Amino acid sequence: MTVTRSARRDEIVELAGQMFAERGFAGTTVREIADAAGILSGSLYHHFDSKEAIVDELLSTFLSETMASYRDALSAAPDPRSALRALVLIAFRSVHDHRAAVAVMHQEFHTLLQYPRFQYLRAVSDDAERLWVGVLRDGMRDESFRRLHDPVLTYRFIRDAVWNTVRWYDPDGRYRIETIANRYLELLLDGLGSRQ
Amino acid sequence: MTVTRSARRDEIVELAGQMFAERGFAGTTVREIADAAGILSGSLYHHFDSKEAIVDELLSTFLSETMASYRDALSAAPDPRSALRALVLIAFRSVHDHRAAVAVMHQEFHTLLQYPRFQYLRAVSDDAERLWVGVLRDGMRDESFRRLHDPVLTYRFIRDAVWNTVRWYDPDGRYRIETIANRYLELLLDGLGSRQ
DNA sequence: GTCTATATTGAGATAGAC
DNA sequence: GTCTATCTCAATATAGAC
Repeated sequence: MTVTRSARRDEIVELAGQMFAERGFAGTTVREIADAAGILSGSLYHHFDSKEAIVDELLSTFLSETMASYRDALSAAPDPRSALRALVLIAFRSVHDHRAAVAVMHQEFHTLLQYPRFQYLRAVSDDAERLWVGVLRDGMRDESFRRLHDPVLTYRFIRDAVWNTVRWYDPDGRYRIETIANRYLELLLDGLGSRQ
Repeated sequence: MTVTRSARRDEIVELAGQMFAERGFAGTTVREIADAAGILSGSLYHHFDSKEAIVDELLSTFLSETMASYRDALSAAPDPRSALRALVLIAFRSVHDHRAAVAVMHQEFHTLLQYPRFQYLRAVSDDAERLWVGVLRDGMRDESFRRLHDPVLTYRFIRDAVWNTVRWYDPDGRYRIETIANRYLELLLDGLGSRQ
């Protein structure tokens, strides 16, 4: 986490992130990353200790920024409904603004967890779960939301639907991210409708 | 698709599927698969032409079975609400019954699409989308469901939430798959509740 | 900060004996 | 149907010159 910042580093992380998102972490070679950056593979090791260090920087940066946004939003929200809406909007926003990081986190989470180095991913993921579930519980308590049978399950359904949009969302496509976010909020809050 | 069936083949596909689900397709070696099957890596090639052929068989078998279940359910369902419920239950059932195939499909879909050999994944995925979206449209038409702004978006939210459960569902954990399915249906049909 | 050159390891796959 | 033996290639990573 205590890394030396440089424009070149950030550039490489960005390029590598796009490739990881597209072909997977294991499916991307350091040579390809170096090619994209216009240098030879050996030169990459001047900037990073290893391929893992690159994905590590991509994810840790993204996760700390996202958690910070979550916490800011929570302290500004007047009630659980606003808080939930804010969290959902932040998440969709990062699908747009940090596509590669979201895609890699989403796609490589499980396989990266095998390595000790990436145990912090689990920790952050658990933190996020606690934060969202807290909002759902608050909303049940003050009756903004129906009594849910299980806020943990509800959170996971939300999380999975939101983050997965990164796999089909196209910044140049016909759905703007705000449109997607609003449609999702409508579905989440009102449901499909339960009339017989 | 026209493959010679044998118990040994099926066994290898099953073992390999578990490993692909756990470590990813690119992260699993043919040697590891052979080890798990109790043979040497060279011997694997008596059964399969390549590593890709193994994942191909895993996915194509799973997908044709799933699509068949979907179609059976649709022809048996008396109305759109029943049809939607049936589709959701089939999907959650396969998260339980075909964990590895669901996980691999979910996790490797995007990267496999790079290869011509796996273009059929896109085709099946599109078929499934048409089928689900048809049910949503039917339900809007007969007013079983609220008029949705976009049934395609709604379908994708559903699909992503349902298939992603494979990443955290534990067959020996505290949530039974039927419990998860029913909680999801409640959320989908009724929403969180939109009271101020 | 990048290059040249290369060490080292492990990957997918093949041929032919048993 | 499996093993022995091995080919071939590509992967991550390193050392030291420029």
